Amino acid sequence: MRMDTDELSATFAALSDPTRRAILARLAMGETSVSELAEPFDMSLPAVSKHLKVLERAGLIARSRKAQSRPCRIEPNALKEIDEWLNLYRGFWEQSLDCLDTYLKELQAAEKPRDEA
Amino acid sequence: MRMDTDELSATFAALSDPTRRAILARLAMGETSVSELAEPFDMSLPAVSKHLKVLERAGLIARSRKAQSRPCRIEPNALKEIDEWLNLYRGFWEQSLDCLDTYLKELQAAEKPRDEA
DNA sequence: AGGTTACTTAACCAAAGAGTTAAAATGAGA
DNA sequence: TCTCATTTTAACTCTTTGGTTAAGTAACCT
Repeated sequence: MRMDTDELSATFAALSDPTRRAILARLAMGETSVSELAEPFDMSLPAVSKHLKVLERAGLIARSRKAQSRPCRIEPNALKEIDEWLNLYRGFWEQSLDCLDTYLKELQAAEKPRDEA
Repeated sequence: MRMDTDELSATFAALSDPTRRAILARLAMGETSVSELAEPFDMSLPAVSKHLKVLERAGLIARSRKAQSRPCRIEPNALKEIDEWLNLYRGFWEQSLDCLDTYLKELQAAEKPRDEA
């Protein structure tokens, strides 16, 4: 009875697991193989393989082939979409509007130092 | 056998449901009651109540009391932590460094229009 | 071909998630 | 106090998820 999961939901769901976030963190340092990715974890290789499939279906990683190895790398688009989704809410924790606006204000302030009280 | 869910995992998990993201979107327009939040959805009130509990436990919303009503509002911290987590990966989709840097470059470009080919 | 390395798929299980209806709590008002 | 309005809790179902082990596939090596 569950809705066919949309893209954003799949991405958030993939990121909701600490093992998968750790895998992404490792991949941030560069492309690597499944067994290398699995090495730090206290779980079977098939378990890691499943995590990779989840990350792949969420668009967070991509895999190629190199001999027997299936090297994985980060695919930025999904993360970028999370970031863009967050734009709807930045106003709630950034006292002022956005980073460019803040910069513009700082710029104005810097241009008129005589206006300081 | 599942690990006791850490904060970030709970937040991502909460955001992985479209109903809950829709609730957040509604709350971005202002504090409101449970029944008002439930109104657009084709599901029972207890279902919405559960979603709100998930959002609350993830630190994404907070609730107060006003007569029988339990108005909800967005709690920015959890979203902010997602944004900070994303900082680890921004380099992957921002060709240049960060927004301020980009602005500085545009600024330099604007200051030297004579350099255009 | 046969063996080895590197993964993936299949079959299974326990636990968590998202929904339901029915019943309980909580607060306001007659 | 009795009743209404608002929301939560309880009990139940069904599906999904995250792990397991065992078997299968794929590419390379001799």
